[in-house]
Amino acid sequence: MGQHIAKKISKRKAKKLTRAFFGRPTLKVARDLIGKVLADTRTGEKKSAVGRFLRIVEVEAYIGEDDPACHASVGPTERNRVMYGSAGFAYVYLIYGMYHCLNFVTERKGYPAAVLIRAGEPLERGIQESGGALLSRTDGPGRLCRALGITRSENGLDLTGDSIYVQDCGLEPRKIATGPRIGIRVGKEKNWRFFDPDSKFLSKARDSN
DNA sequence: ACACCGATATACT
DNA sequence: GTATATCGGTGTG
Repeated sequence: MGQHIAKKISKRKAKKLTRAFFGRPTLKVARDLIGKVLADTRTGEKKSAVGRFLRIVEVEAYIGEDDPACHASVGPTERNRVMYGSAGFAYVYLIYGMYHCLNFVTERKGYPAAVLIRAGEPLERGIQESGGALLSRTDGPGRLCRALGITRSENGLDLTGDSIYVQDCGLEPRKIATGPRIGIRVGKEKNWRFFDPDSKFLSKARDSN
């Protein structure tokens, strides 16, 4: 099945998402991202441990200064600067001192919002390094970034370029579910988490809030 | 199964 | 000084 999908991706059926896709209301972008394919074509030091293609299965929306869980709730700072910029760029930050989280900036320039990529399923096998199984897991925002080798040096990267981008490969989910965002203490009443309930690669909702 | 805890850095009060 | 859009491990039932 992985082979079949990989073939599907390599055909010109795959269409790269444009800046116009990201520059829309964040909830629409978040929902539409489920089933899209995150492609990472970097080589060398930045080579992914899980292959170049991940089908996105879980995301969360963070919208504006009025969303208490959004990093922009405190107004513009050095960390959240990219969220205030144009749509279609990567917002990457370090959390808990050891993990990175990958977001796609949405909406118009000046309005801070983004979609957090929480989980994806690998569509081809990557080169497993020693101790590989653990390092190549992609069912969680921190694990996903670790598996792909995404760090703050990717903060501000243009997702419409040729390095890391997103494709529509016709892998629409059978169903899309929603629920509260995970791991936050404020803004829990909003059901801004979107996921493919049929996926086996969803992040583990722990104790949560 | 669930509960708790430490790691480890940065941003913000 | 405190909180954090996390994770891996250990302890208990």
